[in-house]
Amino acid sequence: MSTEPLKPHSPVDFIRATVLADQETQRFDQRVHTRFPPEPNGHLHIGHAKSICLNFGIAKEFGGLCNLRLDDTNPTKEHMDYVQSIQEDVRWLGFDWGDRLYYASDYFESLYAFALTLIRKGKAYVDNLTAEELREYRGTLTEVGKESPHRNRSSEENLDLFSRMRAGEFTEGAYVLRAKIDMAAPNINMRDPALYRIRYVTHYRTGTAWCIYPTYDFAHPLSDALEGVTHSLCTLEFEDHRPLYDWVLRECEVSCHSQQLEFARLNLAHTVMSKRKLLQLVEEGQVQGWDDPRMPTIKGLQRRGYTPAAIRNFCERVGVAKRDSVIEMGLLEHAIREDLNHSAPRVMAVLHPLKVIIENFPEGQAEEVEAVNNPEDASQGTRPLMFSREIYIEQDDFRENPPKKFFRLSLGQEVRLRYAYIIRCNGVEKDEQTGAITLRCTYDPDTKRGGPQAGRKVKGTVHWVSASYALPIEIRLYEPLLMDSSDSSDEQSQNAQLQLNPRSLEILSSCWAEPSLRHATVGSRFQFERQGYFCVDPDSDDQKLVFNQTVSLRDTWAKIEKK
RNA sequence: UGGGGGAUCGUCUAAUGGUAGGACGUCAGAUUCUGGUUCUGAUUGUGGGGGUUCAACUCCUCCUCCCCCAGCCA
Repeated sequence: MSTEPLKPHSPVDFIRATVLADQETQRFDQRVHTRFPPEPNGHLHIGHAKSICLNFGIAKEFGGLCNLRLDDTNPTKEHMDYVQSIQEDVRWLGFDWGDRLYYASDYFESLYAFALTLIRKGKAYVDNLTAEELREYRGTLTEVGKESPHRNRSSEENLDLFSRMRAGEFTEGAYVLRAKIDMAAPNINMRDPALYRIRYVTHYRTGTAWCIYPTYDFAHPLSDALEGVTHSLCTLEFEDHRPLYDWVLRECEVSCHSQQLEFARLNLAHTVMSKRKLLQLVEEGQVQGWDDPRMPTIKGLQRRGYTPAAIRNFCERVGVAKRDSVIEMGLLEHAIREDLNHSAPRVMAVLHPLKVIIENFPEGQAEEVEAVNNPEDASQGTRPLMFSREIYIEQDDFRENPPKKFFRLSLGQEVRLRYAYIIRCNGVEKDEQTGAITLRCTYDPDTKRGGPQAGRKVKGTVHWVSASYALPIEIRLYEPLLMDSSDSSDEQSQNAQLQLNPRSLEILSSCWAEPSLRHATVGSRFQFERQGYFCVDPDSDDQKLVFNQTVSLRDTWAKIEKK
């Protein structure tokens, strides 16, 4: 990736506008330094992608830097596996943090020193109220809190107690270090918030070196300061933490005071975004795992066939603002179609096979026809395809009783086989037992590409595969995970059971593809002509290739037929 | 009804006192050996009431609705 700054395109969002203004006023000596700070307690999802694109994007556009920081201050749910996964995903999305991979846990010693400073200044104290008492003392949204009886301990006593907290002399929850701010503050975050708590939990990096851990509110601003971050971008729910963020930096007297800016998190219709609900889907077995192609995780999108460029493009189109919003799936789908339309090689595959016998084509013979690999990109060339007496077409491409405007095959009608001949349907054979049908057709030998009647027009063109050369494949079709439109985080829907879409996965195990696909590698993407974009799934083996439908092609016929 | 945010086409998002624009979607047409792509056109919006102003999405005021906060989570 080039380090050349790309100037932000105008019009610019409110965050970029702020960065621009700060640069003009020399607020941070013209420096621009951001960070992407996930907690390693889960896999990244498309919502994180928005933040990643924002943070890394701004750094790049303004000639600044963006750090990757693992915000690992709560050892209970964090794992090295997630750290690994996060790095893979950020890199996969196309971003580079250089040598600036940081961990909040690397700052534990510094953070402890800052806490001592606060205690000495009389700005923090050790409290031994129980969690329940603490809640009572905090007051409510409409009632002020009251001061803890331990609020005015001497610095000496606090220092002693705090060092003993660190030394492991107390049980979990017995003591906590609190900021001394204002128990009557209308902003509850300012009512003497906890800065350190005792946790006898092995931290995935620091092991048992610590039994006290800083809270987000204490660690985050200082981590930003320690890294020289100028613009600390986070989501809206941290808006009323900003006064505390600023308080910590002010009272700790650090030289670098980053500007926190809050933007609306990404919500996608018909899916969930919270780690809790995502985890629930995995644990309940509603999906195969974190990388299930239906999941909005980066791993899931990757397996589904999404490209980094499409996701970046999507994030750019979504924009950055403060208003709560729910983005339609259509925008994501547009982004991937746009990308794959230019890059993905075309190939023919039949999802729901219908056997067609070309009666005037000699038995046991085959003929080569030439197919274009990508009409959008001539450099992708052509490939040979085998045409034979027995072929498969899509069941949807034949109707015994065709509706009006049906341009496909029906009794007595003609259709073009893509890259091959025009055929006419002369008869339909029904199997008595199975009810399966076979079409009896004849082809017009003059209508091949380059043939004398090549230009003959028929209403429809249909994709096909040769029955004798076809490759059996499995195809997995996907629909949105949820019936309802969005991941709402209000109390009601948080407790409500997710309304899962029972048809989110459909497996088609008897599909046929042209043989050129035989050696397709896992992860490679294709357009199955007239169907959609598909990607080879890791479940594939030597026996059978498995394809995930990334997204269907736009289907105007489906819309017409609905009417 | 404490505090903090927010409300602009169906969905996102611009316009900081001066023509409400773009994208996605939708609808129509053209092109097309993909009912794909591409192209052309159309479509629809400032939450409500007052006020200031030559001029208001924008400023003032009242109202309505939505989101966030009472973890020793982030």
